[in-house]
Amino acid sequence: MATIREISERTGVSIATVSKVLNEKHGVNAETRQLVMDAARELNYRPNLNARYLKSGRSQTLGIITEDLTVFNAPEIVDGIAAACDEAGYHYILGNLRFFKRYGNGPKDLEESTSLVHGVVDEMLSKQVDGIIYIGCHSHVVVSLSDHAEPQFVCAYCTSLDSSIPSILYDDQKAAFEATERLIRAGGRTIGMIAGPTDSSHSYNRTRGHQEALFAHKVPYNPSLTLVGDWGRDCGYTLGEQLIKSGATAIFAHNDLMATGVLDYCNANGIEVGKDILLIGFDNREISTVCRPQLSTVALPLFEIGQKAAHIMLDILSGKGLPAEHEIMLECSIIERESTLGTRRKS
Amino acid sequence: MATIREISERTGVSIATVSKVLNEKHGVNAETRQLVMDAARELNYRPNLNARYLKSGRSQTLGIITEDLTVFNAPEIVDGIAAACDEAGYHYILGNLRFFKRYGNGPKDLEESTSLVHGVVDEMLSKQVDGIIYIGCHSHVVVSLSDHAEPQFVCAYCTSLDSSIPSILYDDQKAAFEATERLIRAGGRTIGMIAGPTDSSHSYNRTRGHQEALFAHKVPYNPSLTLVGDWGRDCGYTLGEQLIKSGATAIFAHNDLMATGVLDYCNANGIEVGKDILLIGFDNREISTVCRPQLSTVALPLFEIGQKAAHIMLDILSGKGLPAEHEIMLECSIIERESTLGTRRKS
DNA sequence: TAGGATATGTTAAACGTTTTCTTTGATATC
DNA sequence: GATATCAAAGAAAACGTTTAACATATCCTA
Repeated sequence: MATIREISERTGVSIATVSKVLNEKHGVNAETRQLVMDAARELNYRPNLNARYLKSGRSQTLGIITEDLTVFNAPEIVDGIAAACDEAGYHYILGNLRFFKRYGNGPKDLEESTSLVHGVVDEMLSKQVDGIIYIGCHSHVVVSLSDHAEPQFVCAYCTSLDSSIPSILYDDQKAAFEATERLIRAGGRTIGMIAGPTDSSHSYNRTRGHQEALFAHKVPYNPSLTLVGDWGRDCGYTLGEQLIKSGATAIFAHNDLMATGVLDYCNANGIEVGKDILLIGFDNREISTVCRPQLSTVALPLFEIGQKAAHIMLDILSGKGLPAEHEIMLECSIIERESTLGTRRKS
Repeated sequence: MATIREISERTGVSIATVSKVLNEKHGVNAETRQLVMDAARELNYRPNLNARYLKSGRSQTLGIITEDLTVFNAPEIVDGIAAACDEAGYHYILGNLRFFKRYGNGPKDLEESTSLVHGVVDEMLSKQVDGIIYIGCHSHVVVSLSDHAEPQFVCAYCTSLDSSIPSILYDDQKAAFEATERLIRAGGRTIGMIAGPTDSSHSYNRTRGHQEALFAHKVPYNPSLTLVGDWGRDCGYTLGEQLIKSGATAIFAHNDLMATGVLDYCNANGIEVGKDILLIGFDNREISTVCRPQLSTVALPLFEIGQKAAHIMLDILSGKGLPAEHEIMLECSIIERESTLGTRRKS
């Protein structure tokens, strides 16, 4: 592979000058520049980035750590980061922890998963990355990072617990507010909710948003219409049945899977979703477009989270400092499909 | 960040010896080794990989190019490659072309997409990768690679057209054979097929496998029961209707989407899928577990394709040469769900 | 006890860049 | 014509490794 020295020899221009041309620095006249560029093209020159990074100590590279690339939300976030990097002329390298295949649902053994993360972080530091973006939801794994190292960290999709590490999240509460509002506007009067497990911050915030919306629209809040599920489809079926039998005419489920369970119940019992009952899910997974009737839901700004995380990181690296807020919330969008058709009230 | 020199200074051992210890080479006695290792730990030493790669000219790194990371099959393949690399102590870097967001369905402009690929390849070569694995389905983009560069290429999920580039694929024909056989065994007598577009090699091979299975089981082949679709759900609906009205009692669809379309038609018309009609799809996408009744389908060995591609690459790099076959076929597996329950004949 | 082997260490030259400092030569100024 | 100014180009020292080639000490063999 051609080197800068070969260009120098062929053109008779010194190495230093060649370097200047290649880095588009000024202080070299047009003829010399052209001479060098022609030679570079002829020799099919490609800079040796390892040499460059070594010398300059920086790599213009962001590290991206995913807990598991095969989980539904990860690729889109990575894509967002990649897009931002491409645009900014930055590089990125990916480290995939492969949590899911290793541990099933989530890392059980804190020590093991921490050392896994440290391994990847070490490798990235060895490659002189300028910063690392962590994508995941097991924030306890991240905590241990802060004492670990010099580089800048940013969390995407999870909160960092450490206030010096910015995190980019989506706004559960607002999304839940809007989802519930949508049900109300579509004519829902008695509104039930199937929440996720109580220990989830997502459930907590979505529940708050839901309640706020009821309050804002003066819909009476009836605690017995809030049931707690386990994110699974089956519980959607049984809890949906329970809610409907309690008189609910609209249901907000904390994810698409549980919402699909409700759908199953309705389809099996001749209840027409979108008319007899209004239903909205959360996540905008493929299921929601594929079930019948199609499910209205909340779309997560995954790409945008990645993009924003990268932008924040690049800002920090360029010396603009940390963002004002430690947690940055991005807005979700409501995707309206058949399951919330209803009888629209004038907004 | 601590360097090898600092370790050398602190321990009084020469730089060369420190390097030997760190690289686990022999020719250094146990005491010295321990001394160095202790110092390395105390100083929190991390090798500078850029320096190492620069000096040694190799990077123990594989480049992975994806046409689009957000497309359903890519993450799983990448995961397979990553797993194989982890195991072999290799690193990987990812280059995501982002075709989908850039071009919608596929690259229209050959020139532009080619230059996109070249850009990523150049970057990887600049980082001294030992080989590049290309994941995608637009093989025409790959063709132009062979004349481009020195590094080793391997194609995953697509055929390479160039016989010096091994490609790892799954066996469409065999999978289609087995899918059809499954329909026959489940009691299907009049078997229809909804194929993909005629210009797709997938469609071609699946059609051949289908016909072979009919022949092997002495089921008469009726050309009017083979219809050509466009991969979309809607055509599944209309073509499914047509097949059923022509007397088909079992249908093999070339993908899950079209199969779901058939399902829609049946559900809308009181035809019980799995009993009145047998149905099998292809791809094992999330849809197939989520529709009702659940769809039997063909699962692609995506993880295995990635893994195999990496293994082949590592073999080549370690001097074991190219695999005997230019195209390596991995087997799909049939996933049996509700839509092919039928009345099982003795096998 | 000389003459190897063998084990352990060290010296120093690379790898391909970037970058500081210096040199060169031309032009302008007095 | 001597000197200051300035743009352009070059020389050389790094960056942190690896690795050949070499040096030394230890031990064995005859």
